[in-house]
Amino acid sequence: MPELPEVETVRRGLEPAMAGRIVDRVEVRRPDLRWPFPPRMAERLSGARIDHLGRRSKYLLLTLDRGETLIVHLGMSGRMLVDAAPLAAHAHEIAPADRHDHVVFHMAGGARVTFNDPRRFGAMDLVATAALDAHWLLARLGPEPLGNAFDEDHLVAAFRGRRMPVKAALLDQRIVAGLGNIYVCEALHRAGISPLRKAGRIAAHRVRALVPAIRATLDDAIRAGGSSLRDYRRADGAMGYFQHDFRVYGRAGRPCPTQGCTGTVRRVVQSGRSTFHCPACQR
DNA sequence: ACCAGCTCCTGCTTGC
DNA sequence: TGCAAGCAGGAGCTGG
Repeated sequence: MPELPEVETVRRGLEPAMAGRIVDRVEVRRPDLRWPFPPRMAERLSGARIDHLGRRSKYLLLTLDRGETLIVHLGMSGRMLVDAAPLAAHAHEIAPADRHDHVVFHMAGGARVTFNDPRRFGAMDLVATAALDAHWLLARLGPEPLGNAFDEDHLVAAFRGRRMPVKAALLDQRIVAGLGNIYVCEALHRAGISPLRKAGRIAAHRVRALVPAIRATLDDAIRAGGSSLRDYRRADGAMGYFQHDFRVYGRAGRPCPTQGCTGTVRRVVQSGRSTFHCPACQR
């Protein structure tokens, strides 16, 4: 579900409630998500101050004052929802826990942040901040697509000799980190490149054009607060609205939005996942 | 080394 | 209306 723009939107939404603030208490309501929670997670978080709320790829990074960092991944259906501090007189009106509310952060001052994840593909781990970059979930990630390390030369080099479809190459988090099914489809359409084409067989100048296409797609999506299809919500519970700006994703059978193109958007399946593209203007 | 397919889990939509 | 199949934004693992 959440790709880079959604995770970045959640991160920004969590900042007022969490950044620089103390975690009073953490409720852990089940033993695991995708993997078991780290040992004594609740105790290790309780009383800590969150010095910084960061993001790497699709991972939220909560840096604590105790030398540890909490890594949070939302998987396909994860949410981090903020409840403002309830008034004491109305404390009984706090919404009852949903059965998929797996972890609840009770912040000093009364705000609550709830991690909810029906499909439980999400994950949390708590690790020494000094060793964060070496963590197995983060160590092999490629460059951030909105950062300086991601540029035209990097992508050309990463694609060289690759026989996999460019769609699969862009989903490979080692090549570029943070893209998922939606934004790969959208960026390839913006760049006029067929998702079916082998990554190593695209002319260099066209690979280079993919870099600004990816950046613009992600920038626009972040500006719109991400894409809400079914599960994703911002930290305040509101929906993103970039789904209204999709050019191809989920739009099979509709006219291609490219200026002057008379093609029709098609859905095909690549390595078991839906790909949306215009066969007329994506070559 | 590379790459396609399977898998984890729940819930919503679609078709008979 | 009921029920089963199909599908979903991620990504690690297996095996060819």
